[in-house]
Amino acid sequence: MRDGDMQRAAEGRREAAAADQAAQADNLALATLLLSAAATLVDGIHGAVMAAGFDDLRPTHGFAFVRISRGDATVGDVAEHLGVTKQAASQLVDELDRKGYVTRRPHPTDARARLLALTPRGWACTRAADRAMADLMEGWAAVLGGKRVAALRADLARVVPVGPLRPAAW
Amino acid sequence: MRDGDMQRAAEGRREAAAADQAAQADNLALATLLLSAAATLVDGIHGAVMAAGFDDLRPTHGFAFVRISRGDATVGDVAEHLGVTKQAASQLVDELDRKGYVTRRPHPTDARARLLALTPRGWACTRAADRAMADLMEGWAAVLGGKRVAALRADLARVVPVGPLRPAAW
DNA sequence: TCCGATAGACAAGCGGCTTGACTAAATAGT
DNA sequence: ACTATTTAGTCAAGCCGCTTGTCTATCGGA
Repeated sequence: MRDGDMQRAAEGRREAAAADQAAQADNLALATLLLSAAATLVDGIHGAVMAAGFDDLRPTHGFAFVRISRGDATVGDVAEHLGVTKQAASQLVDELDRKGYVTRRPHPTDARARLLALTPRGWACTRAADRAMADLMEGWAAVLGGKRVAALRADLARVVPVGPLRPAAW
Repeated sequence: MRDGDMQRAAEGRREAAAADQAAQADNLALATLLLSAAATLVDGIHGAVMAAGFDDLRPTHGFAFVRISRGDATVGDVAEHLGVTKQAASQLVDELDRKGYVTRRPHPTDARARLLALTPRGWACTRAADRAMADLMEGWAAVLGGKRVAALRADLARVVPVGPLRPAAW
């Protein structure tokens, strides 16, 4: 191999390494942004909900509301939705019951199960959370435009498997 | 007000309500996707790292690596980076030290502080994580194309404040 | 040269989740 | 129809990672 070839090969390796490093930095940046985006959403909504007077709840409770508000939810459904054990979901629902956000009614066809439903207070809290989320997204749309926000949603939907809306304990 | 006006007004309200509901569903979908995207990243990288033999670590440790690998990090820096107390960071670093991922050397100019650095094992783990992240992103690019992935990153950067890369305890 | 501020570690406590064990009710098997 | 297995849910105990509280050693400014 001639010297020129070796030089070009070494230069190629340097360029490839530099490109790798740049790509890696981009990847880390995107990962960080996604983490921060999720945290921003959760914190923003939770803060607004607390400011609205529902200050005895944590974000996890809100995740549970998402499932319970859909109707026909049992404790087991909530557990699956959150990606936690039934025991954890049971405690969570018990707490929501004690605090007046959720009621447990007998299941019409299964005497073992209990059907969960939001109380008026639970619905009020849900509306506050929805408002906060809408406000946040309006802010995003004001910066990016509705079209790019929609593109964001569509692109993510293509690459992200929709799993449980869990408390994210990591 | 004539009857026709009232009818039109009522119809307008119905349409507005329907639009609100659709917008709200879109917002919830985007929020869910962002949460799932973050979880997918964290779980994917963590799983790959564990599979690579570093099975005594949790995602939080990886977040700490991000800061420590940058160099010139103290326990306090890690604490700020993770958004936890100095005590928590101290315990975390202590664990990483015991497990052979991090060393604590005396700070050159401040006898109170300790300068943190990754060991060879720590670097190997970091490389494994970087590889896993790159693989994940390659998968995304294969579906969306590199251009849209870049657009994703750019758009998020415009609306998301870069906060601490914290353990996300919610 | 003090004296408040800072870096870090030690100790105790707590909150939220897990595993384990149990009851009651539904479903399957024969 | 009767038993055996599965399933919904709760009670209890334990664990893990973080927090608050306290302390020492060191830094830096008046």
